[in-house]
Amino acid sequence: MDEDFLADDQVSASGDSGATDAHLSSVVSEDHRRVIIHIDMDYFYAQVEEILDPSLREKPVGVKQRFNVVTSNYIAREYGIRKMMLITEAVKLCPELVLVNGEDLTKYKNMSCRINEIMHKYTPNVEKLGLDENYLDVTQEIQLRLEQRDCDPNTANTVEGFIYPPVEKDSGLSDKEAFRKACGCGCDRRLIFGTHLAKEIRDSIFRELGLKCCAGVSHNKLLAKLVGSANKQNKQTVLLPNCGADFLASLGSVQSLTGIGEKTAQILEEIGIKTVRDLQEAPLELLTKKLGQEQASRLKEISFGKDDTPVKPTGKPKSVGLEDSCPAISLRADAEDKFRHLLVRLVKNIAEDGRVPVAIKVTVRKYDSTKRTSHRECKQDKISPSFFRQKDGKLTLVDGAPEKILATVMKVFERMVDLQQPYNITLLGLSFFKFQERKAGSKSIANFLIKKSDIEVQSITNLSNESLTLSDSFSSNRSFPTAMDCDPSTSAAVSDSGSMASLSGSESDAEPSPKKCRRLASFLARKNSSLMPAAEDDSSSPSKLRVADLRLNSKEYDQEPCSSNSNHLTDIPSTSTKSPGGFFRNHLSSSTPAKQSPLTTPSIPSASASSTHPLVMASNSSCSSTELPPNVDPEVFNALPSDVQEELLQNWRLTNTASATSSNSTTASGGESSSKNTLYRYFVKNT
DNA sequence: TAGGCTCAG
DNA sequence: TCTTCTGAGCCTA
Repeated sequence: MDEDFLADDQVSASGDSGATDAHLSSVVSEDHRRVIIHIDMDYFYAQVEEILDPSLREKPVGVKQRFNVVTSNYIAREYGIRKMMLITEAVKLCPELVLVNGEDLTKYKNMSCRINEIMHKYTPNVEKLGLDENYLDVTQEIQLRLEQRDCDPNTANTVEGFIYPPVEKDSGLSDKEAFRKACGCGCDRRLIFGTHLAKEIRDSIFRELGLKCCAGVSHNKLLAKLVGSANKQNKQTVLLPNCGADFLASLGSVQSLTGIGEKTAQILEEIGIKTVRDLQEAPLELLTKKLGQEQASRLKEISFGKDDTPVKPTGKPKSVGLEDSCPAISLRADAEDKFRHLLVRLVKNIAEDGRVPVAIKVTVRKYDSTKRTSHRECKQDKISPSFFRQKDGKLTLVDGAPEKILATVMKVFERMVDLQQPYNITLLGLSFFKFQERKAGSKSIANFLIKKSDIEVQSITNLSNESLTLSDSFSSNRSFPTAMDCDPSTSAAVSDSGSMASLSGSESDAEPSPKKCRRLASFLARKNSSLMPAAEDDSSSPSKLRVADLRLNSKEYDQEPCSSNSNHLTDIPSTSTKSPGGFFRNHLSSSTPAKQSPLTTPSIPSASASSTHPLVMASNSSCSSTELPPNVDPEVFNALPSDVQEELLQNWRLTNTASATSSNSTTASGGESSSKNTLYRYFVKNT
């Protein structure tokens, strides 16, 4: 092993953390700490088509969507076929062009998933960029290899792939020497190892899927992506350290930079900035005047190749949508028909997702024939999670739900399009968003404890351990997507905790906002100080959820001014002709219970169904685990951890006693609220 | 928060 | 007459 290798190893292996951090930072410059690989599939859609039909490999292939060729293989490109070229034009250039329909993205999405799986074998830090590009932060993996010296010292001086700028042959420098010359901070070895790893990943993708791809290796995402394009078609390139600014300047137009699109480029041009070099040399004040401080600084930084944005591992999508362009639609019925088809496809698309959307966005593109311009508009509305059910592990719509959703969609459509006036709609789109996790099993209490985040479901088991924070309990408590949510009468009766997500109501958020956390903190503070002395035992352990807290939270939250939002619990599209939320608000403000909604599913009986206090009905004041309050589903109860069971029983005993001794009790722990506020109702057997 | 705009592949 | 379709993030009211 050469001494140079060892010496480098010691520097690099000092890592990004721990006691040696200070040492490292004095050696490896801050900007050069990370090793980022950007991987880009070559002509992705066309390559997938070639894999599905190998006979296409020797032919010019174009993938079409509507009237355009959206991508093509390299053979077709030799004929001058370009992205987004009109089919008519493309066929003129290449009459033998084989056109494959690429409007259904399923096959590309599937392939993208498989690519992703392979990449995850190398690092969990994979960020998707579209279907065919990925960023990988392999800093840790490289570090590990350096520490383990998991590399042949003889190859450690050799870069895999191309170097930008190329090392001149007659310089007599090895790759490593070239790196060392470009930057003496010690980052050279990491990047070289990065090129080896990039090659491994590319080889693996080709071996397993038959896909060819390009890769770029550098210290940040911006440079990794751009340098990867320096040598296309199944090649890879590493950027010499400290060459970022010059490399970017060599790209020419500012639009070459990721993050600068057409609009920004136009704005820059207005102040005489066309090239990356122009941008580098432009006074910051001038940029600030035109674009504002934030964007000016950002553009300035990226022009020099500085980019500290992290590789963010990609999770499930935040929205799933579909849109179709179409010949001008000017009839409501045509639009409805189109939406109906989109809805069917969209539901199919989220079938495997495992999450339930609680909002839908409707998009239209209006064409103005007088101005010959078109513009897009979108509006959204909420949908009930009870429209969905899990069937054979897939999400489907319950009976009647398509009509309900369609009614909502058309209502939103009519908010955007004045049907009394002539109109031309050239595109319609639907998109589901605000997803909630849903656990399988109709009786799973987890379904009623859905956290607002799309990340996880708050398991009932957490009720008994320290991991459930009060904010968890709070948000869980505010988002039970029960069947009652669809019923104005029962929702009104249980609006403390049975609220469905509402778009205008804060309780509907997929992510709780900091504002809400503060609100929670303030009312919890009040609760602990005045409303629930019984909670004192746990006040030192705010992370622990008590069952009593659940009830009290739900009760007291209603007293918060912001809870007015909870009035927009749901909307009944088929019956409402009022503004969004109006229907339900009206019902809530009325003292007359509304009629049972047809949307209600029978999984959870309404609280009002039991007119008697459930704990009063449980006449046995010393109930054992086998003597549960009436209607409690033993299956659900028994599935709980024993300490939770015990806590529930104690709570029931307490409230039972309280209600027995004071039928008019309105104390926080009293029984008055139990019928609708306690967890009890979530144990009630399905009937 | 809703909705528009911009950017990306 | 029309540059597809999909998704994310930022900005503003």
